Amino acid sequence: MMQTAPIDAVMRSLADPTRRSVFERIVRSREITVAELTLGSGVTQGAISQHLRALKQAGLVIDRPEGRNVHYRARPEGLKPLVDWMAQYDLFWRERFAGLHALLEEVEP
Amino acid sequence: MMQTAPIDAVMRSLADPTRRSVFERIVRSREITVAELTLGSGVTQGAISQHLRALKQAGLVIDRPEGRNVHYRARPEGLKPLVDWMAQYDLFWRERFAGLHALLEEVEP
DNA sequence: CAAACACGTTAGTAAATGCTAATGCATTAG
DNA sequence: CTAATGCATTAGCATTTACTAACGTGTTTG
Repeated sequence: MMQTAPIDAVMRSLADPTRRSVFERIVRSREITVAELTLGSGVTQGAISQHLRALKQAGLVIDRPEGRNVHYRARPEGLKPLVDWMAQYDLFWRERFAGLHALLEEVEP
Repeated sequence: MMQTAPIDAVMRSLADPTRRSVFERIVRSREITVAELTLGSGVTQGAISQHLRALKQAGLVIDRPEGRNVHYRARPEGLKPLVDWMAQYDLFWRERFAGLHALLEEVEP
């Protein structure tokens, strides 16, 4: 059943729509509290805390406790496993179709 | 619970280690049959077929029936939702840390 | 001090997921 | 034709998952 690699935690974390939405909101806000994240979401605060734990464990976010609030912010290096994974297959496709490579090029023409 | 977007199917498909391994083997082989995929995996042929259905539905692979065999090959455009998703956040991070952008640059110095 | 607040944690539940074993359906081999 | 092969599909099962409701802990307010 394969061992648990970093790419595993990242993929699994971002696979759930609700959790991915939480991550996206954290990225867009420079910093955001749990209460603020709960407001926009359709779920309870407890659920948000659980998603945050998963994201934190995957290395995608970090928290900064301040008084009785906890501010979360994104951790860009957290996406490195995903970038590396895609880059690995970029190699294969570049040789064959220049497919993914072309897609990556679109990011910055 | 958010509507089902293309990024959803892609992320969900690649989240499972076994299924991601199947996808990786399809990419590395230009074409590969279900029987060949079954051999390397630790699961039954039925399980492989189920994973292939998920990958196909996500647009990540296509099949080419030939006699009583079915050859699978990767579909590079299938990863576009993932590339787009990352590019979207590349924008934010480039402004703030130049983090993900730097990572993407590593792909082709 | 007590009450309110922000957040994490837990038990319990319904639903989704990945798997096996078995079956069915074409296609090829003998 | 009959047997065997390659693959998809299905039912059933065990596990995981995302959620709510409730509670616990630490911090601020009055």
